Amino acid sequence: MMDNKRMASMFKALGDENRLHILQLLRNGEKCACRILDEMQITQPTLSHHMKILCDSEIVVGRKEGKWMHYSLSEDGLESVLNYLDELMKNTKPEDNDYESCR
Amino acid sequence: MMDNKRMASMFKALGDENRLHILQLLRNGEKCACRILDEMQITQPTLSHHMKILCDSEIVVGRKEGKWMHYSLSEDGLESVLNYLDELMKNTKPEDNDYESCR
DNA sequence: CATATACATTGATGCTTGTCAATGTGTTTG
DNA sequence: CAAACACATTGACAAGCATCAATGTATATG
Repeated sequence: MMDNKRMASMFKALGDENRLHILQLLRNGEKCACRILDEMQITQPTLSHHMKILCDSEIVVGRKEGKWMHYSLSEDGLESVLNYLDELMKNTKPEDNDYESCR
Repeated sequence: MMDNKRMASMFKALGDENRLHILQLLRNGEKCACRILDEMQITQPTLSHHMKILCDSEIVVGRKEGKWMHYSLSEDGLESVLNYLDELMKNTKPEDNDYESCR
C-alpha cells in the first residue's frame, strides 16, 4: 500500500494552475528559472516558491549550474502518481468487497 | 491541450489525506456514506464536505437511494487525470524544444 | 573589488480550506 | 403524523496557501 501522506502532498503540489503551467513548459525538457519566468505572469519570488513546492514533492528536479537553476520533470515522481491512480482503478476482486446493505 | 483549470481542481481534490483514504475505501466498489464514516475519524459534516469536493471534481459519483447516498469511483474522472499525466510524460520531439542557453 | 545577474528567503497580507457544532431537509417507520 | 435516521447546509474559526515587495546570497564579469 502506498503512503497517503506523501501522495497527498504530491497531489497538493499538482493542484495549482500556475504549477501545472510550469509543468507544461517543462514538457519539452529542461528549462532554467529565468526562461520559465518569462512565460508566466508572476513575480520571481512567487516562481521560486512554486519551484520549491514542486521540487519538495519530487515532481520536478533542479540542477544548479553557475548562476542558473535548471528544472526538469521528475519521471520517478510522475510515475509514482500514475501508479497510485492505476492501483485505485484496479478494482479488487468481488470476494474482497465487504459490501453489506446499510442496516 | 487539456484544461489546466479543471485539472488543477481535480488535483486539489486529490490533495487531502482524508479524501485519499475515502478513495481507498471505494476501491472495492460502491459504499454508502454511513459506512465510509464508520471507517474514518471525522464528523459527519466533514465527510459530507469531502464528498462534495470529490463529486464536484468528478472523481467520485454519487447515487441516491432512499435515505442513503452511495458513492463510487468515477472511472472517467480518474482516467482524465491519468491521461493528463501521460501527456506530461510524453516528451515532445527534440525539434519542438525551444531551448536556448540563458543569455 | 565593485557591479550585475540569477535565484532564494523573509515578512506581510488577503484568500482558501479543513474542521466542527448546530441546524435543515428528505425519507422511512411505527 | 411523529419520531428516527441519513445526509446536506450554515456559520464560525484556525490553519494553510498564493502572492508580492524588500532583502539576502551566490556567481559571474568588467
